[in-house]
Amino acid sequence: MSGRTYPQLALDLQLCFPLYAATRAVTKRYVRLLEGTGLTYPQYLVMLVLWEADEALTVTALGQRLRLDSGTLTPLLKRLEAAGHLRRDRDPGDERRVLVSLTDQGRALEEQVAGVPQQLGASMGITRDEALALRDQLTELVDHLDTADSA
Amino acid sequence: MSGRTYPQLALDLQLCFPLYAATRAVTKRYVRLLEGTGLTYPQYLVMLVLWEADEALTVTALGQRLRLDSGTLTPLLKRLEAAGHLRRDRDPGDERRVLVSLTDQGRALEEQVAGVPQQLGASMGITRDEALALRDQLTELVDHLDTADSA
DNA sequence: CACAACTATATTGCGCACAACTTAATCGCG
DNA sequence: CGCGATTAAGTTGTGCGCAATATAGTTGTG
Repeated sequence: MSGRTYPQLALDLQLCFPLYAATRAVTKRYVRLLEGTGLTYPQYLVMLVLWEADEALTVTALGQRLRLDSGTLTPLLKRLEAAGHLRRDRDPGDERRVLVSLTDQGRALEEQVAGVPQQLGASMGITRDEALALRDQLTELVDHLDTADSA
Repeated sequence: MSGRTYPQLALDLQLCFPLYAATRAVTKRYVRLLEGTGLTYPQYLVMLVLWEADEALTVTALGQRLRLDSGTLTPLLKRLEAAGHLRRDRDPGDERRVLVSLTDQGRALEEQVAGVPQQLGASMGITRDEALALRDQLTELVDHLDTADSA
């Protein structure tokens, strides 16, 4: 590769590819850990937000938290509703809004996945401190890219 | 949030969400930078591999490099072929294989995107050293998750 | 040479992501 | 109040990712 015209285009030298590959590798782990719950990885993220909020959220509020739009969330929420984990009800006070709230079954699921973060951490091959440092760097990166997006 | 039952499930405390969000945020940047080439982000990655190899590659070889399977690559390669960036020819020596090679147009595209890594780096809001450190940590993570996958 | 095992690619089906657009409800201003 | 502007969610269409399966070609063994 020593003589190539544009060395900056080398796959392994760019940040983009490791990021892309890491996300897919981690997601695959989640799929395995979530087997038995019937949840996909994005569905698990939605459930995390609902468990954390512990109250009904609008589709927009969910979207802001996960940085997803209604085009992604609406069908995903319908699948979670069909699975019995949540309800989708129009807000009587503002019929434009849909309030997403957990069912008892959805709440009960939390206990079932409580071990997932620890299991994932154990299989990642990095120390807890490395994981935390990585998390913080990525959070910072996201924040910067998102604020710069508005400009 | 102080009283919640499973604090380890907090969205921001897990590595998974920042990783997922960062990948999508970076990918969106690429889409903008690749406007005008007609390439999507995964298509850009395929082109990077082909430019780097500078010879015909089989679908399997491409897949090993990008960690993608034929179910993803076959339709993607057909789109790149339809766009005129590459050719897909059966290997005469082994008719099971498909050799993917650049067209002149595909080779010419390299010059057009030569500035992309630098432009992306500039818009990421982190220093070059931070980006390199992040890249290395992610690469290590991927390597570990992949080797552990076989077990 | 026959034929089972293996390999390479393609196909199918599903679930995201996301852009662009539509529909319906609410708001705000004159 | 009337009505255009805004907001919220849903719909449509495209392109991944990936599991599962199908198809076709090759290899190894007797």
